[in-house]
Amino acid sequence: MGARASHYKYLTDLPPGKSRDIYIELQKAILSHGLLPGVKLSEDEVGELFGASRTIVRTALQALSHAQLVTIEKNRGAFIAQPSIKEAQEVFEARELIEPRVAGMAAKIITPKDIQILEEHIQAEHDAIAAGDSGEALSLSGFFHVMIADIAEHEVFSKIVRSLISRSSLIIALYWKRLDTTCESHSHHALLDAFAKNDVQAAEEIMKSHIVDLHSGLDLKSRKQTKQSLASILKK
Amino acid sequence: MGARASHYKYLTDLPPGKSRDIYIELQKAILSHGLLPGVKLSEDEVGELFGASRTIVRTALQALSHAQLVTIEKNRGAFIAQPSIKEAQEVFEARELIEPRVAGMAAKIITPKDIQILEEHIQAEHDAIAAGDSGEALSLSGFFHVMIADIAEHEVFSKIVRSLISRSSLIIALYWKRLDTTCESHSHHALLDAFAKNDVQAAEEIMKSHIVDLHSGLDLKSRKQTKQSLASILKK
DNA sequence: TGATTAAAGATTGTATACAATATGGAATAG
DNA sequence: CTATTCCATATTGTATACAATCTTTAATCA
Repeated sequence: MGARASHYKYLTDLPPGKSRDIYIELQKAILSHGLLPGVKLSEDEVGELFGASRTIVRTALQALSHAQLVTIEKNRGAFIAQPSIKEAQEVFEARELIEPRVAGMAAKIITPKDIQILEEHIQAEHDAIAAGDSGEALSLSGFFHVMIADIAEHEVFSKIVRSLISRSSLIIALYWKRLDTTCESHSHHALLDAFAKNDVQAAEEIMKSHIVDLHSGLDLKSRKQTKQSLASILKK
Repeated sequence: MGARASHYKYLTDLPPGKSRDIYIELQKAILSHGLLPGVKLSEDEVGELFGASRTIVRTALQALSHAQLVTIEKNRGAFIAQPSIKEAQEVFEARELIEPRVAGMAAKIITPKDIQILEEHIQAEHDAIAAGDSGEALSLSGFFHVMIADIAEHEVFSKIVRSLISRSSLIIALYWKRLDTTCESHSHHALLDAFAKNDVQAAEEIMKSHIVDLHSGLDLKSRKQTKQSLASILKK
């Protein structure tokens, strides 16, 4: 669906196999707002879609639940998570603390090749916006942050960032108030400049203000209504 | 096993039920070094111990694997995780960033009742040390940090801290080099003083240096050998 | 004796059947 | 017409049987 080849990788703890495939496909759909908060993921339905037994589907759903992308209610089933206002606030507070540090670490050890990959990624973001594919654009802009965490070569922070970014996607689906979705590009470019100079402090500051800016784009008073009937939007 | 009633709670995402019980019991055993890194957790064996079917056991083991306390190897089974030297380093770097912030947040809003509970908890640590139960003492000193995160009333940070503390327990099992296990008490007391004065900055600084101190107690060159045959050490 | 191979056993991976619970609709009473 | 109860249906929870894979043991050959 993206206009260019992707350099980022979807990740999960799951071992290779059908459960992992299902996890990744559902995650993709969630991050690109193909599946919106509140949507039910019936085991039979998901199994039907992917040609897998309930055993396999349950493994994937439980993993998504541990990643907080899905909420499992006893005897009722799995639903795309609907982060509360407080959780939204907290996720962005955590990002404001952690991601600047990670960006600084990346700035220290980033290579020209890394920078080139990031540039291409930003270009892909532009392309997606130009193509009117806002879901893909959102997904890509999230992955930009994950890629930085990977460059920093710190797996513990990287996993935490991945988790926070994923949850941010749900939060944006529920609470985003701005009309412009293109707000990201400027900060991402500025960050690249700091990276090119290996300027740790600048990278930290830019990342911090970027996340504060994202945070301020949320309307944390009212929650959007999300209905959407089913999970028929799972095309590759 | 503790000399006093516990104010802390073991937590998991799992819904109430046998899987949750097994998760919590295994977690307890891991955090108190009853189960050491590398030990195999056979599904049949665990199921036998708890009178549960493999289905239930697998749910618990998968949850522990997502918490990174257990490693699942395809077709080989589940083992208590053995954090690498790099992972150990990273976990403590993450703690050095996050926990001081959390301690500062707690200092802002802590109540006299909270402080009293923390005092009692420290006393329980002392009792465990006096009783020579170093496993329990270690477990309690970890929970002290989790309790602070809970006092800060920030669920996102709290979950991250819980995860880091749990993994620290495995790291300590593999890399701890000091002879004295009582090193903790002083810092914990100092932290309480800062809390009593609602001194945010002092709380941050004490927590930071406390974790740096813990970090320096690790020997991150060689990994201890851990054998231990089986999981027969699961008494309440 | 040592190494290699082969077969037997044990353990995990997956599908499915059945049980428990929740959901939605129909029938009845007010 | 509204509200309530009860039943039929659908969905999740759990146990178990079977398949796939790995491990161990024993036998064979150099």
